[in-house]
Amino acid sequence: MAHGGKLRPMKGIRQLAEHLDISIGTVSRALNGKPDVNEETRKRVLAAAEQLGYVANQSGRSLRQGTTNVIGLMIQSSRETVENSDNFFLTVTGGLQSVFSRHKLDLIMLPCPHDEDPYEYLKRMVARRIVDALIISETQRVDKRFDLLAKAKIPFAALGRSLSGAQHPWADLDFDGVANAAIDRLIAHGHRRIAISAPASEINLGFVFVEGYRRALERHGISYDPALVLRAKSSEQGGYQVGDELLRLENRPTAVILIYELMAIGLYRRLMEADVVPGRDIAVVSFREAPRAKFLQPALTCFRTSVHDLGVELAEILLSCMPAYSEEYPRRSRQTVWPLELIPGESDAFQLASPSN
Amino acid sequence: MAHGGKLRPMKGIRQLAEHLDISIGTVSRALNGKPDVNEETRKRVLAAAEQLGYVANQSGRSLRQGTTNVIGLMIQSSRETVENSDNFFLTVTGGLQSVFSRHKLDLIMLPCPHDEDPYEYLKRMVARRIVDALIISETQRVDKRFDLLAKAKIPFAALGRSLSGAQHPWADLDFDGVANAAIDRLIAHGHRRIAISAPASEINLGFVFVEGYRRALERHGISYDPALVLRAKSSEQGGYQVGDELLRLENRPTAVILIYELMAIGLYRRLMEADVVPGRDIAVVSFREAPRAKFLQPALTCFRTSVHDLGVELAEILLSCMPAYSEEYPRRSRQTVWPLELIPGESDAFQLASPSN
DNA sequence: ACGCGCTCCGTAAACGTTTACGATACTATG
DNA sequence: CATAGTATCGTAAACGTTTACGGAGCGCGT
Repeated sequence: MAHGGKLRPMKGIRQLAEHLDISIGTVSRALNGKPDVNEETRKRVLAAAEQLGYVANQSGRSLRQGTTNVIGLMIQSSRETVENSDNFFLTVTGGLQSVFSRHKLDLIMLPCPHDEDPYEYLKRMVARRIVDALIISETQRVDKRFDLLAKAKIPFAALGRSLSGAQHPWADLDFDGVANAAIDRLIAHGHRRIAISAPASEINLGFVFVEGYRRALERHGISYDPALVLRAKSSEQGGYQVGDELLRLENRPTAVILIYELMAIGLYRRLMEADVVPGRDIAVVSFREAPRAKFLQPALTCFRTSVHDLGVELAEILLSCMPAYSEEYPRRSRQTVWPLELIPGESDAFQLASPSN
Repeated sequence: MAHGGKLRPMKGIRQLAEHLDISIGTVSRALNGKPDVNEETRKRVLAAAEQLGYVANQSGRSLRQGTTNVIGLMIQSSRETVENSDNFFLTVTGGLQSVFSRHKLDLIMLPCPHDEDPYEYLKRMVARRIVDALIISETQRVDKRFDLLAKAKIPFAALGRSLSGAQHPWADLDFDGVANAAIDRLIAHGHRRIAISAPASEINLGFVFVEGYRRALERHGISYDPALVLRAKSSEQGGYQVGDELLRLENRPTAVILIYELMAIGLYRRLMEADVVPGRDIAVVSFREAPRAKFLQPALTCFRTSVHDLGVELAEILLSCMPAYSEEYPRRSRQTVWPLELIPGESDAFQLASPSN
């Protein structure tokens, strides 16, 4: 018992140093892989640390080197995007971590409470210096958080575009590209009057989606009709509501584009109730594939992508913004439009007999 | 420009003190609401802090007072429970935060990467002292994490029971109670041969569920038949698989209990394919309600609860374990079995004509 | 013998807070 | 007026690390 208890939990690097009869500085250097330390003593130190279960206190380390080795992912637990998007965020998280873990960076999720203003929440998190860099999600059309982060000079990237973030790093699903491809496909099948669903909130993806839709239509010489933009939540209930509005429209559209495949479940139900058969009486194409909707009949034409890989891309964008890693992740562009792949189904696999307008 | 730039981001409490021509100690006391500081100077300090956007550096504060004011919620992003459980964790998070925020405690989520051992991950997080207390979820039947946390003497609570956690704080959904109630109800409707679904993994809820089922059966004098325990994922696909196995069983059960309502979507589909009509040819009762399954026909008999309130309960349990808050949250018991309420549907609303065995 | 470079290690300062302690000025009380 | 008490504030130590700096020991070439 010369050097104190051997198996008690460690108090700090000081105790570890005393236990080894080595100076505290050398211990620190040994643990951190610094060059000027004898290989044999390094082994001794590592062994002792392992045995005594010593791990550096993060507060002390952060205070000294001004870095935490933690990356934050802010999410808003109450937004409908989270509520209805399967395990989208957890899948992205997986992709992020697969990159970060290579650099011993830990990812933590920062869930903004329902009743707190996201801007104020983020401000608090930034000021506390609990993370080295930040990822924000669910970007609004105008989103003050971009200014906040830029002013705070903390590296960040966004999952989703924003008008406010035009100059800043982001990765986003290719909403407008999908709208474009969907329109092309539907028009090739003879459709001219095509409705689209979009969320009612200020979240930017809805705007991007509808904008792509509008441009694609005009490219085909079809004028944009705001009445065909059906606002609804990205859920089954939302899909049901879209069906409702669709049936109520005069000069009913012959096709509809959904922003989330889950909506198709509700949409199909509503249409069936009115004896309107998807894939025969009306064409349905949907944005991002949801495994939950795989059982639908007729099979839905939709767009698929690897959300995990989107996380990887976003992580690399963020690292390219962090001075400590930027040379390891050189990039031409820090703004990525993430592609999706068309999965043809039966829900739009018919040629329209007579033009509808 | 006497006191330096006024609107530059603050470097620390020292600059704030210089700016105010007040000692650094007084500033700290003023900000932290300590008693011995003049009310007028306190106002000045708060105003200046607000104006200059000063917020205490968390590392410095944590280092000094040994506390971080952060609570961690560990989740495993790859487990099927997360994958298939709607927004269960985010809803629990909401409940947790509604309690924690009253005490200026922030909640962060700690997602254990797919390829990392949860035990090692937790060990790292604990050692780093980044959180004051921890909540673990997805408890396994035997779960070493309980020992780890107990030895580390860090306050914790679990979302879910475990054999290893028998003596430790937890809150869990009433799986066995539901199995019990389901059996009672089905037997009252004349059923004797009743199947049940459970996850195949080592996660403890499956064991608890099946155990409740077994005891309920034996209470009614029906012997437990392991062949009627159908292992499957808690997803639509899992439900489809359950349907498959159900149809293959000789002396087919007349009723089935699901562990998650989402499974019913796949189950219904498989049964329909075989012209077996739920609610007429076979009774279906399900554990926790999923909003996604609300469109099913016939409506599913299921059990509902407020997951948000479960989060509140779990937060209060945890706070009762933290010395700084324990007197504010006195408790008789730190183990809560969270009740669910029966929502009768049409899926089991028929009396069995002739006994099946 | 001298100087130089190299390897390895110890010392101490610094990071930004909080807080125990003591100092000061003022008020009340006798 | 003396003293005690109170309100308010400043000083400095402490939290656990990392790291710049310098020093000791050694080998080697001249």
